[in-house]
Amino acid sequence: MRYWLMKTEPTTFGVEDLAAAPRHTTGWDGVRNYQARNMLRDEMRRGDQAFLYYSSCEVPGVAAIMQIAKAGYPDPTAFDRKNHHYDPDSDPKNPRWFMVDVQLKRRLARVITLEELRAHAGRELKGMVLLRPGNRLSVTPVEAAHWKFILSLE
DNA sequence: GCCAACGTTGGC
DNA sequence: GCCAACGTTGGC
Repeated sequence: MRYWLMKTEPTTFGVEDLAAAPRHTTGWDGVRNYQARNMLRDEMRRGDQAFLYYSSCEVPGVAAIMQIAKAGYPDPTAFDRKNHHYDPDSDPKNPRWFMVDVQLKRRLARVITLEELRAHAGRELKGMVLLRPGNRLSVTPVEAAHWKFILSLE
C-alpha cells in the first residue's frame, strides 16, 4: 500500500463536503497537470491512503485521512463543455485526464499545519515532496516513514 | 528545439 | 494583494 497527499482549497471542497457525500466517497476530478495525472492514472491503487491537505487558505495543512476507493479512470469533466475543467483537446476515445475516487477515513483531531511540517523538513520529513521549494503539484507521494511521523504529531 | 510570454499555483 | 516558481503555449 502506498501513501499520498492530495491538495484542495477548503472553500472549494473541504472535509465536511466529503463527510456529507454518499458513503463519504467522491470523485477527485479536475486535476489538469500531467505529472499529477500520471500518478492518478498509473500509480494509485484502491486501498492506498491519502492525506487531504488544505492549500491556499489561512492555515494550510493536513486535515484528514482518505482512502483510495477506486483506481484511476478517465475524468468525464474534461468532456463537459459547461464544466470549468473542460478540455476540448481531451478525446473520449483517448482520454487525457484521469481521476480517482476517494473515501474519508477520518478527520484528524486537528489540522497538522504546513508550518509544523516545515519545522521538521530538515530531519524527520527530509525530502518530502510537498516541502520541496517551488512545489505546486496537487498530488504528491508520501513516504511511509513520513506518513507515520506526521500522524505522530497529531 | 529554443525561449519569451503568459497563466496558474499557493505561501506569505 | 503580492510575487516567485513553475507549466504551457506558440512564434521562430
